[in-house]
Amino acid sequence: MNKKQITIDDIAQIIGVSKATVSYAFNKKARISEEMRSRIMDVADELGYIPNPVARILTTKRIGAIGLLLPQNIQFSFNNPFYLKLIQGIGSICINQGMTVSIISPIYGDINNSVRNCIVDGFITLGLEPHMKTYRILKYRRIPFVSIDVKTIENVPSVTSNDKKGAHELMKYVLEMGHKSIAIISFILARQYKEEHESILRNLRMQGYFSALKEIGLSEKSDSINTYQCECTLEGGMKVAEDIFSKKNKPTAIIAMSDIIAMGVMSYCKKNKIKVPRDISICGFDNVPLSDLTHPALTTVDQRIYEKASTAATMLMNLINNNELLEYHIQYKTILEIRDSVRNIS
Amino acid sequence: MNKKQITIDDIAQIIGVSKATVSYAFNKKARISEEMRSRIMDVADELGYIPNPVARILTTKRIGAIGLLLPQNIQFSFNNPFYLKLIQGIGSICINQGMTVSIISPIYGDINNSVRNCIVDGFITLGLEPHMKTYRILKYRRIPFVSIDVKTIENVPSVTSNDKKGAHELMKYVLEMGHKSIAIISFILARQYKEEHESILRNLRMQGYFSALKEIGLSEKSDSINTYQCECTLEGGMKVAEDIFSKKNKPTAIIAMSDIIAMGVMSYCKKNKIKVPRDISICGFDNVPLSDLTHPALTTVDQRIYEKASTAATMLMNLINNNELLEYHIQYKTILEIRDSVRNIS
DNA sequence: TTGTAAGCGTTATCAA
DNA sequence: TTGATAACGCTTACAA
Repeated sequence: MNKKQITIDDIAQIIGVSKATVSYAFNKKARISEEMRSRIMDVADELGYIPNPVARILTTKRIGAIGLLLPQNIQFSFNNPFYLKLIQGIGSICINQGMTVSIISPIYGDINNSVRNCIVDGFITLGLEPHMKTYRILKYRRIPFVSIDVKTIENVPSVTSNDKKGAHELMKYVLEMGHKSIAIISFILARQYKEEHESILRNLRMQGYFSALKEIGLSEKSDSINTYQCECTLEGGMKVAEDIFSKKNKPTAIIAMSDIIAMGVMSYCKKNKIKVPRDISICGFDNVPLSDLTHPALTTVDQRIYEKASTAATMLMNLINNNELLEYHIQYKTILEIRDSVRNIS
Repeated sequence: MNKKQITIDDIAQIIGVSKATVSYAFNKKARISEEMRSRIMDVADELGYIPNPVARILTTKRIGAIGLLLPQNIQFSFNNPFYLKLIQGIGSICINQGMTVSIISPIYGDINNSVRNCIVDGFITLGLEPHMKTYRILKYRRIPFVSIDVKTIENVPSVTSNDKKGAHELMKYVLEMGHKSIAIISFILARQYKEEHESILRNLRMQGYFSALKEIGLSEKSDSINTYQCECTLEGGMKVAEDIFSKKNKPTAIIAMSDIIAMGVMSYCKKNKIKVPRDISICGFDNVPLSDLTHPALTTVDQRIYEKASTAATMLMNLINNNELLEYHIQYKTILEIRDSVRNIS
């Protein structure tokens, strides 16, 4: 590497034309005679010349990449197969739009620098909330972004799920299966943003769980209902499971706010010969890839990850191309995905 | 969007200083008086000024991103939890180096344009082989890259696994468990590169399987040994399973060249009430995340995905920073991961 | 401590 | 069909 870079000037000089001509040879093929074009291309090929993409972007303003803004660092986030589906959804649109995707994550523990410096035409944000500093920086960048999971009052397009209803339906189902003693596991918030804040997503799901409890006269304060928290990873789920099973009053059902946590709990059960759903019922949220391969298959709430992501990507592409958006806020329905991990004990 | 961009000139003009001063305020804090600095920052903050990263890069030459060059498009690749671990490994290094990661995948069905235009300091390539056109373009970009899974004779640093040995050991184990009638499933090659070519990786694993067969006097041509191919996805595995089980002479063991395929086969078995490993033994390759959560837990070959990725990222960072590389070719050992999906029938 | 001005490598505009 | 040349917005010697 670091042989000196070959520039458009080199090519122009060698052939004895202006660099404009070389530039046109690479771009608008029309203007140039076929003979000139092939002469230029031959020389370029021989010298291994590729137009410097940074310089090109400086004038064209078109980059060809969109940024996926993660709420946590890569190492943490990519524990969760959630992101497989999400990125697939984004990718399905990008591939036909000449776009690649960049993963924008905190560096040196700070996301703001990443957002300031990354080279993208637009962002898809995940769980980013308006009061965060990152949000303001995003605005300053004056490039479009679409929010997943957070609908704001402002004019930021968003794609969300009906999390509250999804959580409500799941809890209702668990209650109907006769469970009265329940552990709810919510996830710990992203700390990467160096700000304390409430998570809208978490709150919505909690509200859903609670409203279903209320319907049958229970509440989160009932003795038989206990809430736990853990990191949103497999290991987080395993750890919190240990905690739950060490208590005297064991629940009959565990509701995890995320599949990966539920899978962690199941993994703990497997290791400790706790039979699911015979000894304990477990369910999750998200319907991440492979969540149906657990044994037993995990009952969960499908939140249309792929569709949300591809819709967000489509909206973003429209913004980047200065098209009108037909809708600014799209909400997907959640779907209760009943599989085999909850037992009827009524 | 598309309010006119605020530039360094605007800030300079408003305060009545040169743009150099503004630039220094944002970068080398030393030179500037604290008072001036805060004045500049205040104005910048008020106007929402962020230095244009593209312009900045044009002079600094430092981007802050590395590209992960996928062999297939995103939608296809991200079926495989393999990439979760891989990207985690890369991310673990990037986070401490001020780097984000870009996923470089084919757009409009062509990877070469992506490689030509993406804004990265270096690449990590996956299964990219020297005879591919993409390889040449990569060279032309004159930025460093590190190859995962393909060791070349040339001076491209590489991180590989001992795939041949890993495959050999796995097959040996399966044979020792008494299996003589075996289906081997290999994966179909990436077509995104628009070139037909042999896959070094696939060949190595095949050679490993075959050499173990040979040791007990069998070969790929034996009647009891059948090879299949499918796409390297869960669905691919499900489909090929249907094929395998529709044959008259069913194998007692299925060896998939990739965990995700094996998981697909298991999924098919589950749906069709075929008990693993009672009715059929199954094993995979890779040891991808969640491959131990299947029922029964999948026997496979661990190929140190995370370590390979982080090692490749470390090497790449050294190249980007013009440091000497201590080693140019690193090969990781594979580890036979015996779990519960292969039954002893001897 | 601050200003001047020369790059950086393209593309785009206007002439020719 | 081609050429000059001005952007593009920043960083960084070198001067002051």
